[in-house]
Amino acid sequence: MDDCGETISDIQNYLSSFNKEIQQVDSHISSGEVAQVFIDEAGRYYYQPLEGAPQQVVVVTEDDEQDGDREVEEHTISSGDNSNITHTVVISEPTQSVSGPSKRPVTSGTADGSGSATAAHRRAPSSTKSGRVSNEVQTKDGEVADQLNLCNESRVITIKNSGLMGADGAEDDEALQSLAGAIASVGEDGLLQLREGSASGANQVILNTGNSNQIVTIVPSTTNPGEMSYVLIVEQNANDGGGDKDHTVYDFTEGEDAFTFSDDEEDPPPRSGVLINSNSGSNNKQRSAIRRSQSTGSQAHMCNYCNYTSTKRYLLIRHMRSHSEERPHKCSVCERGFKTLGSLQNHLNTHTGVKPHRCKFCDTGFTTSGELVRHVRYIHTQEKPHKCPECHYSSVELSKLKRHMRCHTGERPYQCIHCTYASPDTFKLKRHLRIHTGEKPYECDICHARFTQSNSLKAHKLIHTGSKPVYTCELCPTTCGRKTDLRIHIQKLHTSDKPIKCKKCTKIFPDRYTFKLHNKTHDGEKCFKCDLCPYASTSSRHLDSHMLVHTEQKPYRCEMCEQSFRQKQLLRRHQNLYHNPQYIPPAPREKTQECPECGKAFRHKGNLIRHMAIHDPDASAQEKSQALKLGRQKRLQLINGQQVEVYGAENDTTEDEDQLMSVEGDDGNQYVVLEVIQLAGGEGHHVMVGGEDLPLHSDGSLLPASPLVVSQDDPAINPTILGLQQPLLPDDIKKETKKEMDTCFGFDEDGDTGQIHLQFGE
DNA sequence: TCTGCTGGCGCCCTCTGCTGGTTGACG
DNA sequence: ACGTCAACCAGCAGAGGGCGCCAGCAGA
Ligand SMILES: [Zn+2]
Ligand SMILES: [Zn+2]
Ligand SMILES: [Zn+2]
Ligand SMILES: [Zn+2]
Ligand SMILES: [Zn+2]
Repeated sequence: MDDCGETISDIQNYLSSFNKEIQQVDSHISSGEVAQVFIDEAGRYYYQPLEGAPQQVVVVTEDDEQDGDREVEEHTISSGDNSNITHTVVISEPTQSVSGPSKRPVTSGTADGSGSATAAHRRAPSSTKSGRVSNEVQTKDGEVADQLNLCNESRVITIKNSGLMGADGAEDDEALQSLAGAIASVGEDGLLQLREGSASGANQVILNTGNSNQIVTIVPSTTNPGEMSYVLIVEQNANDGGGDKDHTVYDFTEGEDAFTFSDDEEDPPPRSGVLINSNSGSNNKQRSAIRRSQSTGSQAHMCNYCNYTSTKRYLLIRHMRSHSEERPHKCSVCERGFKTLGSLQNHLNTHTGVKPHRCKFCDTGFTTSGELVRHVRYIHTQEKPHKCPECHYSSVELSKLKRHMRCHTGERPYQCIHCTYASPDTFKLKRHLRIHTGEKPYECDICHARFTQSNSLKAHKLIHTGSKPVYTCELCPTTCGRKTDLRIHIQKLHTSDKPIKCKKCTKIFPDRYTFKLHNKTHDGEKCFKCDLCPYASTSSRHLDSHMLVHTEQKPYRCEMCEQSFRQKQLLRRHQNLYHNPQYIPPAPREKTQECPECGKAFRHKGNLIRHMAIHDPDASAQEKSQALKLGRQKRLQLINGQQVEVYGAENDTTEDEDQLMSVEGDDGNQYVVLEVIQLAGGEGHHVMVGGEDLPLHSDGSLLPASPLVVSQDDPAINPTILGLQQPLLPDDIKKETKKEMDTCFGFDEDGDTGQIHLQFGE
């Protein structure tokens, strides 16, 4: 078999075809390993490295002859991208110790295979460099706990170890905080469960439950009554025949007749998976998690749970307490236990409120000196020792730098269970979760509106206080209540990809703001001119409507009689008059508009203004009036494709408000004038006749270019056309503009549903 | 064994900025 | 009446600051 490049599944397949014992030897890596080894009811080991690094797996074939003679094969698991795959190897139970009498499997002989490799599959965390993640693996993974459903106290119990021989320094240090030793507990029901914690030191109880030399150290749980913690402590083997590999070896602190491993047969190193066996054997041996560097002989004492190394054995022993969950120092107030007296004292201070460390700058008190130092750095000196290598960020605390680095790496370890959002830190995930739970912790004390974020409430409260900040645009007088809105304002009004051209005069402007400013100078100008006739309007919409005349479109169709109209309001008026029996036209209003010159009264201001022209000494006003008068008599009509000038009867209605302004069609009927527009160039006027827009010469005649198309059978128009028998109803006519002259024909002020407007000059 | 110091983890906060819906003015 | 526009506003995520609390190291 190849000794390199195999995948885990290769090895698994291979192993499944034999009854093999497998041991993990990690000769290539000396750091960053986290693994789990556990065993099922059938006595099968499951080895699960949690980090994808090149690993050598030693396969020891079953010793059928029971003579201790085994075949050994090595398999190197390819590194590749296996950081994201699950490394689960089924290890068949050895029947003998690899070297010597021990390592007898603890199986009760029930090789029913209930704990299959598949069942043992677990997804390795994407990053085992995070102590937090690893911690979750060991404490929160119900799947593993289920698989460890051992109902016999004499089971092999091997759960976890962490040994982060930090090549990566700080990150591994972080992991060390969490990966503290082997962890398991057995409840009263005999179920083995993963549980956070570890044990070592003098208080541990040695339990030899197996017939092998594997020892389980039991630490009675003080926090979970009815459960016991089983912790194996492995010591480095001094007899390891290292060969040319830098293997971890194990010492035995008690007894050495068992658990002697060759290079190729050694147990999974504690740092990558602690193996614990317990059965009814007679070899009670404690394997401490202390190993000694082979190369340095007895000089260096290394912790097997972490990368701690010391030349002094007592220091290492003291260090080992850090892997214990013992908390001998109890708080008298809250019963909580602490590992050290100092921790207890600090904790007691939190009860008593004693804060011995005072800031010399601001006199703030702190429980510990470290808090004080940190406070001074944050508040007073701004000393930030931790620099980001990729940007200018620096921080007081290393953890802040680590958090910051995630914005460079994009790492988002905290996945929302409800959606795809993943957060770079716990706070943001917690805050995000509120949108799923509906929790809104922040309430406005004035209006009791609730918000998910404190700052949303803060922003909201400004609308009550009236003390809104004002952000003034530097480029115009606009003010905004929020900076972000000012930014949008600037983006929309003061930035433009390309210059903006005024459609009315073709001038060019750099942004929308200056364009709009300029556009106001066109106010009142009839800049929108018809290409086909002299019609002009202040509004492009009016021009669009006008263009229907040329295209002969009537988009508004009555569903009840299938008449069509060019304007919506004409359709509505038609429907009121002909299809709405309930329609009641309002009563005519009083004549309140009185001429100061002659005292004549009018109902509409526009008519008064028009009347005033006769008192105007200015000849032009007179001329205008005269031109209109003439225009009303002279009009053009298209009949069978020929333009025909039509001269209607003299019918001056200017002084008679009771009659609508009208022109006489070629049929002799009177056409009501709905709109009269003076062209911008002064070359003429338009009249709107029954919704038709008719250009007028300055003398009042209809322009030849403008075909007069008046639908005589248009019921919307005929009532007014036919001798004005049914005058336009005020409700049908809307005043659209406030301009005085808009009302000069008296269609203003009445109703609000029509759009017909009459314009005459400006 | 004590003690001071260092440092990590977790929690909560603020500031910031983007996004999209709403609203009122306007043409 | 209707569409457009721009300011208003809530919602929500990114980033960082500050601190409580505790473990662990190392020297005395
Ligand atoms: Zn201070
Ligand atoms: Zn950075
Ligand atoms: Zn979510
Ligand atoms: Zn409020
Ligand atoms: Zn212009």
